[in-house]
Amino acid sequence: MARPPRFDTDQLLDAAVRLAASGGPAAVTMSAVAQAVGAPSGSVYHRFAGRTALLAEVWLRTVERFQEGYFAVLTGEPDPRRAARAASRHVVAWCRENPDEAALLLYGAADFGRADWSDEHARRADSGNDRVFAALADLAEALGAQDEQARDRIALALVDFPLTVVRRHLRAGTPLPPHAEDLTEHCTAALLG
Amino acid sequence: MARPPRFDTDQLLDAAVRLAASGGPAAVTMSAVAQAVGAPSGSVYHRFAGRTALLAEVWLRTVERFQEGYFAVLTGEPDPRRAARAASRHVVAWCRENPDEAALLLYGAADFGRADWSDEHARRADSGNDRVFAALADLAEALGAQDEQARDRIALALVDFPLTVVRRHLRAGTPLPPHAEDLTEHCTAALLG
DNA sequence: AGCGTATTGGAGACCGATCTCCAATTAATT
DNA sequence: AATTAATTGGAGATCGGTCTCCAATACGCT
Repeated sequence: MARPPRFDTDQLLDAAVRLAASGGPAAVTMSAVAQAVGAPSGSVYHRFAGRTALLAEVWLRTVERFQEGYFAVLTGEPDPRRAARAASRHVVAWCRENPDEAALLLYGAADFGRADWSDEHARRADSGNDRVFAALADLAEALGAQDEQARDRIALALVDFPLTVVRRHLRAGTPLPPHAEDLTEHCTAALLG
Repeated sequence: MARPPRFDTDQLLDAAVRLAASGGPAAVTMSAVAQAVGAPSGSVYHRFAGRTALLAEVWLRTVERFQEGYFAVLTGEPDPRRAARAASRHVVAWCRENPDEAALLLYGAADFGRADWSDEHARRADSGNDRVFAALADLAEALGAQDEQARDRIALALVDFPLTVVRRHLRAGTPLPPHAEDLTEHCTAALLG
């Protein structure tokens, strides 16, 4: 009962991802997104309440896509040491397959204006993080982590370190070398001791 | 032979650092800096050719301050393993003492508009990086690193990993815990094998 | 065929940031 | 005291981005 949309939400978000990947969050403006898909700015405002909402959605879609696979790897393997290695490999592999979205992941929610997000958007961010954090805590327990320092170390080994390997190459502008997964897995194992 | 300046360069850069630390590079605008020190915008333009130059200077001053101490630690200790541990500790300690500047360090030159910098600014950035990179290469050799993968691992252990520990806490908004230096040194040692 | 509705497509108001310009100010020099 | 030079302290032009508004459009439904 209505005119068919010419520009759907995902198409606009895809453009936003490309813009953010090449120019950072600051490059994600309503006009830039509109221009990138060849739409008038009015159409962008039809999908997103404002720039704040667009930034929130582009960040959340990216993080949720990443977390989906990451969570599956984390919980899909009963042996905790193998799960840990698989998780750290997965981070690098996902970034290799999704270089633009990976570039987003290296920023933080704060860079995408989290302070101004609606409650709904903030809630979505929290719930995704909580789920991964819980899985990580289970794994930490299975690995015998006792104190906070040991848990910190596990989070570093399974999330932050792999992202750092990716960051290094993305910043340098070079593609991820073939051995990046091996290097990361190796280092993760070393960090777990 | 002239009216004495009321606002000197470092004072303006200090304000720029605070702005960048709390709101990212995007928050560093000419007017925001002027307002932060109580100066009219004209005075800011008297010191910096434009926003591009201001961003370059704020980034370069920060990185050069960091690199100065880092380079000293890297080259001041003859035993390579001890030098490596000291370097990784130093990164965390420096960030603890300079939290605002540390927040800048977690971004990249690209976020401070490196693509638009003057040749002079770009040269300064390269020369600082080259110096540290050379010291790091010497250390890698002393540690017996053979292939590229081993060198990557050393750079990760001595620079990227410590910064990641800092990033984790800065992003979470929590202060660096007392054991951060120990944790980092431990992990660096583990990464070096 | 005609109605209702969701979307398009674009014009333009508004706002904040960059940058220019220049008279006024202040201090060292002559 | 007069001169000169560097800086201040703004006023305002200009540009780009956000956001509003509405007529035109195209489809499903009756």
